[in-house]
Amino acid sequence: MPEAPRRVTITDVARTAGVSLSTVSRVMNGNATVDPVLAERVRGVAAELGYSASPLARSLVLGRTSTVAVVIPDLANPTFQGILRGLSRAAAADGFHVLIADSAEQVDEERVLAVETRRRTDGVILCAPRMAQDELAVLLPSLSPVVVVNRAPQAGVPVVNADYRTALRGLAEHLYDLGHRRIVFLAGVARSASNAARLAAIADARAAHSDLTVIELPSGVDFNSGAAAADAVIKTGATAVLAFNDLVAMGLMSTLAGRGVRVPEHVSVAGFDDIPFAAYTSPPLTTAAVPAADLGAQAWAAMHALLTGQTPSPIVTTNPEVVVRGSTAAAAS
Amino acid sequence: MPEAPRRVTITDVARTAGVSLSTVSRVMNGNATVDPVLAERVRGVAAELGYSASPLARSLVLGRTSTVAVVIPDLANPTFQGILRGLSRAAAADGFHVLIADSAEQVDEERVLAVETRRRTDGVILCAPRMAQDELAVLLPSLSPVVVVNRAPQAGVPVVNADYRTALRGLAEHLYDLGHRRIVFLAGVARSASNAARLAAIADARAAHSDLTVIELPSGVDFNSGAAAADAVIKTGATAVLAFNDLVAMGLMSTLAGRGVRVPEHVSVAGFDDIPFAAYTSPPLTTAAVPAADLGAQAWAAMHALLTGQTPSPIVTTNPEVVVRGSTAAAAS
DNA sequence: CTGTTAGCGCCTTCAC
DNA sequence: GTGAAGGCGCTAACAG
Repeated sequence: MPEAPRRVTITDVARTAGVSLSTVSRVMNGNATVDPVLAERVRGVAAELGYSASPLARSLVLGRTSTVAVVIPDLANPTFQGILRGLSRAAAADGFHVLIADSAEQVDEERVLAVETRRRTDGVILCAPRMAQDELAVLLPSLSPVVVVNRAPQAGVPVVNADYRTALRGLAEHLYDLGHRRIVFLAGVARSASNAARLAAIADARAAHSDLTVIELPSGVDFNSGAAAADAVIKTGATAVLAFNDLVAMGLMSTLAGRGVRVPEHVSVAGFDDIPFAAYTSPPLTTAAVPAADLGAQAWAAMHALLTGQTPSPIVTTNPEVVVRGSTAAAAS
Repeated sequence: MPEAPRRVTITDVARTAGVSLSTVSRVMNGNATVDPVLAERVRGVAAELGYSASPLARSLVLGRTSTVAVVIPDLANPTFQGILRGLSRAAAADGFHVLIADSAEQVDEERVLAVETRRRTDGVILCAPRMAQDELAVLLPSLSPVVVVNRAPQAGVPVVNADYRTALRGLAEHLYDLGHRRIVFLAGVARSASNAARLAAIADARAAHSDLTVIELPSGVDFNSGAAAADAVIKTGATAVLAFNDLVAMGLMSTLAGRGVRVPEHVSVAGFDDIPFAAYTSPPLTTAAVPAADLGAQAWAAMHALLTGQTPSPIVTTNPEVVVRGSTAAAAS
């Protein structure tokens, strides 16, 4: 290992500038009134020595790290990637750093990660769609300040989410308007919050249209789940499919193509999320656009408010818009 | 703000256990030999009080944070997402945390971010494909320990990269074998390291086949760049295209479709990277598979070696494999 | 084996 | 306006 040249410390600056530590500290923080001449000299020495205060030491004494943690279930999921990106950039704009924790879909790991990363940061933004509500409720207080993403409102904790229920309802309506009366819903993970919202939307659609049949098929949240569901979908004889998300829709379309089933001629397919690639599938995917990066930015805004003693709105909900593309068309008569 | 219940400190544990700070410290770190009975008592009290040492204080005194920084140019780029994911999981497996810094393609920002995040971590993994080599050379020493991703070998700094040159050469060969003699290369960002490697591959191909014409067209690294290049591509009359990466290829194919140009019947298109969606375009994209997550894991391995006083190999190069899918076919005669 | 004493690098009352 | 001293929470010699 190359000899590490010991970091220049505040003591070095003080000594070579011929002043006390306190003075240097004051100058560096623009704090109290310091003699302008002296201040300038100190600044000069600091610059010359390439000094800047140790974030670690500052964090310890100030009790804040200028860092927040983001806990997400899967870095491979485009939606969480978007959230992370929006969050990261917004936080950076406010001079904050982001510690990232990927639970790799291990629900029980989420709790540990959240608690542990919280200790090295000033707060945590939690994306834990699969965690049970009661478990979440006991976890949150120990994480404060904390912001929750894509869950139902929580007592005393800001929530940033998208209205999956209304959006999926919109998608269902879109299919209904196209004449589809027999639709498959490819469900995601049973216990997840966003799946519950979607099921509510399905219920809404059924209630609104007595001539509409919606068949729920268990699936998942990724390509493979969609691909695996293809045969079951075909067997239902449905003319349209509401996939849990774009990934599932893409997997489904892929296998459908292999089976000689054409989209949208034989069956219409709608995704959800409008991930960056949804516009580039063939046919381009009809979906509901969840502004993931915006969600991330909003989550940061809430956290920033919490961190600066302000009161963020307890819940920020964005409304995903239905984006009609080529994968949905009028039902064959 | 709810009253924050002051964190329980080592002093609390020591007091209620009736021992000294050092003893508690020793027990918590499994350090020296402590009387088993005493140790058990301390552990009991610690558990009861929910104590765990402050990472901040430990970091300050130990001089290490168990955290590394990852600097990447764009969190929206699937390749960097893959690298980050692989890195993050590998680091987590070794008990390390990851601080993430997205320079949002601002090359001058990269230097600042790297230096700043380095100060709060034990080392940085740098993905800076666009940074000038001389600038990189002066930056790296101040970052040590540091690992560089996807750049040419650096003096004294471990590099983890993919062999773009050989892989692109393989793609070119694939097209040549299919009978293509007039090929367009859609170049990326001029000053980028990976673009230079690709140009070398193009030169190799030309040298190997005197009857091969490769036309370089300036493009970019994303969808839009590919889409924007479509007309220029058509104008060349080439029968095949080597896109800078999958994103460019997808953008190109999208616009080509709009122009009534069919892939691969009229023109073959090859991408690069094999991002998760490459297999799901229509037609599925022929490309070279860069194992991004593996690169990330390798980068972590190198960093981990550095951090534990070992000597990582100065350069780890992986060889992207050519993946032939539906977007390339025999040249029309 | 255990307690006491120094710091890690910095900020902040408190006196001058 | 400036310096001296205490402490953030913890670990690592150093004595006993």
